Amino acid sequence: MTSEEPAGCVCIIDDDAELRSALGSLFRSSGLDVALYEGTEAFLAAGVPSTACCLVLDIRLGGENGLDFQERLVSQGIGIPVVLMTGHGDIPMTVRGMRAGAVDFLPKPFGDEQMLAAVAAAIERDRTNRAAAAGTAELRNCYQSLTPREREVMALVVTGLMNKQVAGRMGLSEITVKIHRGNVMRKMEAQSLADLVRMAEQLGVRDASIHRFST
Amino acid sequence: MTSEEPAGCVCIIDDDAELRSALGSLFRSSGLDVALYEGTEAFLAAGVPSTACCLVLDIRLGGENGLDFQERLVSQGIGIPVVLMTGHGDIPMTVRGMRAGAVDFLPKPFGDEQMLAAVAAAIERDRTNRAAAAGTAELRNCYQSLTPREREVMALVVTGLMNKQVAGRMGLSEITVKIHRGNVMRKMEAQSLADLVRMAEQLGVRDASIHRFST
DNA sequence: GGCGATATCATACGCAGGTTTCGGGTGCCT
DNA sequence: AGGCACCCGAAACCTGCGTATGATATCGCC
Repeated sequence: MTSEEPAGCVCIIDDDAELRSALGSLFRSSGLDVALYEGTEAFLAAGVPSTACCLVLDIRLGGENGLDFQERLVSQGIGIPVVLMTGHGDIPMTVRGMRAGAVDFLPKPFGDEQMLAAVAAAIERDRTNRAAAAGTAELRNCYQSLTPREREVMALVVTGLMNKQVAGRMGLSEITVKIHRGNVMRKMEAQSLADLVRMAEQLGVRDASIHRFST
Repeated sequence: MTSEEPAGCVCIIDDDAELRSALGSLFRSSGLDVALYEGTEAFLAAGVPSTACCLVLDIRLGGENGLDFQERLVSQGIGIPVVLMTGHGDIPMTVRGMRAGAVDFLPKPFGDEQMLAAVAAAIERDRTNRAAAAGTAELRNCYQSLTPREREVMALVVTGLMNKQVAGRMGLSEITVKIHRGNVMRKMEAQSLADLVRMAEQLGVRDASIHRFST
């Protein structure tokens, strides 16, 4: 189990070919996989690796600005941890990058150890993120196996309504609600109502008929 | 209701008396309350205001370093939003401050509008934090009114155990568990089991007899 | 000693939850 | 036309939940 697993993969986007390959060598010599890209498009075309990874991103690129690209990743839900680097950085740029969730911000020239430490932290963060995402992915899978009616019942049940109240709101008989409810418990693999409530919380399942202003 | 409420309070820690009073005037003219401190000790001695507030903190102080102080506040659970400013800042300092949760990091000289915008964002964040804290405070109040036994029962019930299982684990009869459970529901003002589960999640209540390695 | 809070348990009743078995309906895809 | 998935419902049955009534026991405090 411990012999062949890679420590992680580093994606590098930098328009300077020399620095790109130098960083590649550095990471490879630390036992990390490496993927090199000259621009943001090439990275997006290749797709995010399926293993624990991070992105080392230069801010001054040929085409798109690195900070803009980072924010685009965030807004698109691509949660890969980012290590920013730049030769001409200032404090406002640093604030912007860190606000967008960057793991670190390294002004050039930086030491090998600094970069390695930043990347190690970024990959570790990705590992944590992936573990959490894997947990909810299985849940989401179960939830998608529910029929529309079953989802409605689930939403109302986890708000604390009794079967007869759910039946009233949905215009059904209580017995039908019980059947749907039983199906929900089985499909969601919930051992108890408490379980189901926690699952609903994690999935963000709420009664759509209740319109709130908060949250 | 809307006539007398202050927009918020700004605490300023700076060893430069001139800048201190200049900032004070700036904020006051924007309708904000102001508290001025020359050092960190004076601020701690005065205590955090009870209204929505934020802290404007210079990094280069006479005694303690501003970044150290900020991290101390975080580690002590004092969650006041911080706006950092400095005359001789660099990128590593910015990274450190933002990592510690600073709202903004302003290099001197900065414009009035920049500072006002940062403070407005910080106060808004504090308002959100306080609203969330107030919600859990009331819950914690209810929880503290529970007897030790009732808390045990609550912990086991919200994990999804049935009354008879709770009774088995605690070495009680089922009827006793029911009574405790009823008391828990009344004291916690929970309308349903789903409610109670969510409360327990928010309070971090877990079965102490289950030893986990994660989280 | 008495009082109150906490904790324990029994009996009994009514309501809620959950399943099974049966039946019927729709709509869609083959 | 037949099969399938989804949706609705009734009767019967068992289990679980919740509360009321009533009782006992311990502990700490006034």
